[in-house]
Amino acid sequence: MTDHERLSGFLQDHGIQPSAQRVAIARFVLHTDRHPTADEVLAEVRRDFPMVSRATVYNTIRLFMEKGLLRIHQLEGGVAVCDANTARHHHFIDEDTGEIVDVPWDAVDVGRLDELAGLSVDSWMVVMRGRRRREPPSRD
Amino acid sequence: MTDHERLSGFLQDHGIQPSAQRVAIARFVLHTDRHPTADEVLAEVRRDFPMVSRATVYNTIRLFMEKGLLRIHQLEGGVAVCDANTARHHHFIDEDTGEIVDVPWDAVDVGRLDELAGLSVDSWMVVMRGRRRREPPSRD
DNA sequence: TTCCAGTTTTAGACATATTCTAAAATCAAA
DNA sequence: TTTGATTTTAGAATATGTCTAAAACTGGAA
Repeated sequence: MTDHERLSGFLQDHGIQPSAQRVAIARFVLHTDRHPTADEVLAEVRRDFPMVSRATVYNTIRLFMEKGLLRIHQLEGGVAVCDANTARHHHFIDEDTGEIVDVPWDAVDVGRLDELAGLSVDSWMVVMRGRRRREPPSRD
Repeated sequence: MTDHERLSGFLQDHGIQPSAQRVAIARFVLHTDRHPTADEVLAEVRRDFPMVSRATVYNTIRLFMEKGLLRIHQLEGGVAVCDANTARHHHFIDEDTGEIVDVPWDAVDVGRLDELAGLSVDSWMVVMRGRRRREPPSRD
């Protein structure tokens, strides 16, 4: 079973009619943790599929979001980014590079959210800002 | 001492040369908790000061931010909003109305942020989504 | 006061991100 | 096949925000 067939089946299982463009877009956007913008998705998909249009990328990203395959976040600089990690998690933004990093749900303790007078909280996320630590020089 | 004089002095104290436009913008944007967008600031300021230009509003909001009088957040729908609450706090977004509500820093417990491998966290904020609770009918 | 240099404001051009539109291409089912 | 619905497309339209260059204004020096 080819990669293409597997992805086609996956899209169908989520109520999405597969097409060559949708599979090409899914192949990238559903398997990256780089939080790409729509234009980054377009650029990446065009490497293998040069004829895909910008409108199709926007349409497909929205379709994937409506079907629950990804989320769209507005965290930085007026640009929407795709996040194929649909499990609950937090986000860290590197203020030097703009890079967005997923932070596991259990890595942070959040408490007392139910006691907010007048607000009924359905979901939440911690947005952290800072800098990625330089890796200590490896010793191999 | 007029309101205008008081605001002029406040701006000067923060290294900002006062002007009629800057005072008019400050009067609104530094005293609201409505998290207005730039265009909402423009509309509001024009009610009293019809000649103010869009460019001046954008310039002034940026100036106020650089001088630490407000922050700019991108929380929803690709629009930047002004937040004159410069103390640490969290945000609640009403998913029905888009309304943004400040949540006091101490109303939420957040812990264990320092233990994130490879990430040096300088600041953080909890972003909550849900619905404002309907006020129970008052009994007066 | 009047002048001047620096600052502020302005309209409109530009840039960027996203959505819309209407026509062409493609597809699935009969 | 044909057909009718779906998908894709280029480009127009919209929205938010920045830039530019000229005009207006300001505070101090003369």
